[in-house]
Amino acid sequence: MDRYNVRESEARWQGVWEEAQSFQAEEDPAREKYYVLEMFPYPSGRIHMGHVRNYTIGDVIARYKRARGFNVLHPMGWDAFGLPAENAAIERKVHPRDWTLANIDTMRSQLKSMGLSLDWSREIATCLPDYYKEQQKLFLAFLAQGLAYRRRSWVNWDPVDQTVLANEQVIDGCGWRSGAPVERRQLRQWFFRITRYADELLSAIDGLERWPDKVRTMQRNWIGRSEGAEIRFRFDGSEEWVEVFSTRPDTLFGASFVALSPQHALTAALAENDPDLAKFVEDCAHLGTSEAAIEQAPKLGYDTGLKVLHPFLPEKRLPVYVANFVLVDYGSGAIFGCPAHDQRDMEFARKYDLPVLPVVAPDGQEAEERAAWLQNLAEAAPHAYDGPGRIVNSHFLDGLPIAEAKRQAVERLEQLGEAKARTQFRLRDWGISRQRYWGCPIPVVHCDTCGVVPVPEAELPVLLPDDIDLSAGGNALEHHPTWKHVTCPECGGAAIRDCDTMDTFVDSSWYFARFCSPRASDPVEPHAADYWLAVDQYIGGIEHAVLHLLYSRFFMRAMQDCGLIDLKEPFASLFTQGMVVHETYKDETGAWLSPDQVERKGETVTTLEGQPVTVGRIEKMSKSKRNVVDTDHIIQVYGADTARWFMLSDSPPERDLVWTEAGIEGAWRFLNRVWRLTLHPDAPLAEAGAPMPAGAEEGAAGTLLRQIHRTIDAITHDLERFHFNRSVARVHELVNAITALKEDTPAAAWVRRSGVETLVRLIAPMMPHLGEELWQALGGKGLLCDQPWPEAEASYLQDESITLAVQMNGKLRATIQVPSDADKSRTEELALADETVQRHLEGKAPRRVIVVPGRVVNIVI
RNA sequence: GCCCGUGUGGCGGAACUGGUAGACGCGCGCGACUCAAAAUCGCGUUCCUCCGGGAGUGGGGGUUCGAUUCCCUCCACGGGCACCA
Repeated sequence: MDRYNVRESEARWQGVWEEAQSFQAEEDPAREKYYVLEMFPYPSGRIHMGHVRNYTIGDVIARYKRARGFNVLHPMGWDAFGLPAENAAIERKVHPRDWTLANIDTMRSQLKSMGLSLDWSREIATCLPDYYKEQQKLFLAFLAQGLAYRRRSWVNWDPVDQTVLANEQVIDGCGWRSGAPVERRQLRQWFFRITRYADELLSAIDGLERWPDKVRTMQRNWIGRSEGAEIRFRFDGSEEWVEVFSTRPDTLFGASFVALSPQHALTAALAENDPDLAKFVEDCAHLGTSEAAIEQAPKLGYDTGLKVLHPFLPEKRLPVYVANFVLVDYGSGAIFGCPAHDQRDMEFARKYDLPVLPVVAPDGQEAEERAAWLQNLAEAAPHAYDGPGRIVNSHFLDGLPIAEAKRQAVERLEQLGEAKARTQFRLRDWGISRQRYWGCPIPVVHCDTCGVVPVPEAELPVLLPDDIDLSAGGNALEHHPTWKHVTCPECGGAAIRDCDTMDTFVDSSWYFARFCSPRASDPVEPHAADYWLAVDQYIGGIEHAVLHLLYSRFFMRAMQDCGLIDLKEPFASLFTQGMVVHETYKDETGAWLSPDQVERKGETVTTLEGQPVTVGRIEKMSKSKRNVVDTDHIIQVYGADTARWFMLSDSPPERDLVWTEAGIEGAWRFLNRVWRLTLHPDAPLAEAGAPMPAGAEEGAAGTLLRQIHRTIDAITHDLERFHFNRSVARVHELVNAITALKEDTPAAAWVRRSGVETLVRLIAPMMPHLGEELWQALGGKGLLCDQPWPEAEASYLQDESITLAVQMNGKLRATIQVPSDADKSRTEELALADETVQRHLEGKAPRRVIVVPGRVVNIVI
């Protein structure tokens, strides 16, 4: 018997789709649109299994929605700027652009071999001037709106690589590439004013109903809104003061010190005349910023000798420290310390022997008990109390619950002119300057006379120079002999280009909008954006839960305020898929082995030479653990449809998927089974288009006919909810049922044909090549990818009789057949008539009978 | 420490708003076909059982006629955040 020739068939249908331009999207206001997008890849070199999973999921949705009649936009592009290209350039002595474009070529052909229903005519790459030119326009628009600005700020500085690092690039306090301890430095940097939208970005999360709760929670935490007050502490004998932010103004009477950040402006001023303080600040700058470093770092302080007045207690003086645990860029960079009710302040106070003054006590204590509790907290307890309770030792606040005390304390301070209520966010403005070559140039020049001058739009794009020496380290654009020297667009004098490039997260913050009009001579064309946006379904990894997804939400708002787009939320629905993971293997020496170096026979795993192998944990596929399965190899051997089918089977898409050889083999066997069932069935199929013969609705044929329609109904339901693994199970069931009907009657042949035709249409989004192959063989008209989704006929969705469970005291005792339209009393009658039920009743009457029609009967005895 | 998930056979997982737990697949076992193997097909496969049944969805408790599903509590694993005042 001949077999399905996967490679020949898949290549052929990919050619047919391309020839017919089947997936090119056209704006058509008469049709309802559907924009499906998977997070575009970084062109690292080759497609990996994570991509295969991501794009398979997206393609199922795209093809399904197409069949449902939507005008689908499903584009693809490349997130093509970034550090790896520079690293590769240094290691291999190639140009970052050449390396990147070669990778794109490789990966494009890999994606094409997957048979994805992509509109390749809209392909974009962020590293090409026609993309970054538009991004430079966006930057200038933001600049004009005050959404981009430059300021000195504290940054993570890698002293070896001589560049700023993003927080994500700092691992355990060290640069991720150089391994050198990161320093805190002040640099002049470009920022995007994301904090302008902090409140709006936070409150709009409530409206993102089709986003995973997890992502919504993470964004809420990241934005981190807290309400409190900015309070003035005046210096003793001076007109000066220091501003302090607190969310606990109710504990003001428990204050025993004020602490400034080592990077606070006042600290710097004091340090000028105090070498010891300067030394202390210097030491703090070298402390790690990693999680571990922070956890272990002791609280350190430096007593400035200065005193401030307590805002409520004129006679009280508080010492002013500089403390290493006070962050410069949160609140006002200074705090008041209330050791009794804040753990950090407690540690600090115990160390420097400062008073601990309890001002909150939990409810429900006896007087004596409370006195002892307060004394212990003041004198001995190592832990601060931050639980609920009532205010004590606090004059006019005494006896109030915390929330009320906060309100009254702020109110009183406001009357005194010593504070104002304030909402503080954790979210910071987005620093986008990178001292890197392979990124989008920032289109401004710096002129001694005119200051920062935007490059006129007519002169865009500011192109990256081709001739670049990356080997020197540091900022290559800075070191380029001529590139940065320009004349000022305003005064014509000598000026210097900004030599930083933009964070690559800028590139990915608006690419989905660019896909709507990828060749337009403006960033976006309003009619195209209005029609296609928002993205109806966005699909990608959870790792972008905050950064990329938050930046994109910011970008749409910023672009809207610049009059460039009419949209706030870019992604109406978000799906975050799990990773592809694989077993790990080690040989006797402890060296990692790749999957193709081991052989599995049942439970025993050996090397190909029969040497013992230790099977390790199942982990994310990574080069270092060598547990990577090559996508090209899989597609070569089994075909894209097999890989796609396996990706959709078993694991729900939001969970991790364990790649196994047995799993892909199983998918391969199933693919062939479907092919055989259609082209070489054991029992005959009716002719195409034959009318339904008598008897097709009765007996075994009728049962299959009803199952066919129930399957359509179930799979439709499942695909709408991303339950691909259940769809796969339903397809298996349908195939099993069609195979099982072996009767050689016209009725059976007709229903079998109906079953096979339906099967082919149902698998079309998941195994599109096999689908086309079988559709053609069955004599289907046109291309399967253009066929409408099958409709279940309501009249076939129900059997005449159903199997009902009969419980006695909640335990299953019997199942009975009842007509599907049986009412309660008829059902009860049938249940009580059952033999097993009668035996258990032992002649007695039931105490109660609960009948849930269509579900269950429970007899209580 | 705070927040959020997850926990079901040997394995991946299914079970709609509380209603037959284990669909479907993998693996395994037995059988058919074959000189043989592969491929394919059929049957079986939660555990215990005196074959009547009994137990069972991480542990314990609760609500209910009925709980994988709801509530409380504990345990384990995973993820996010974390000197954010």
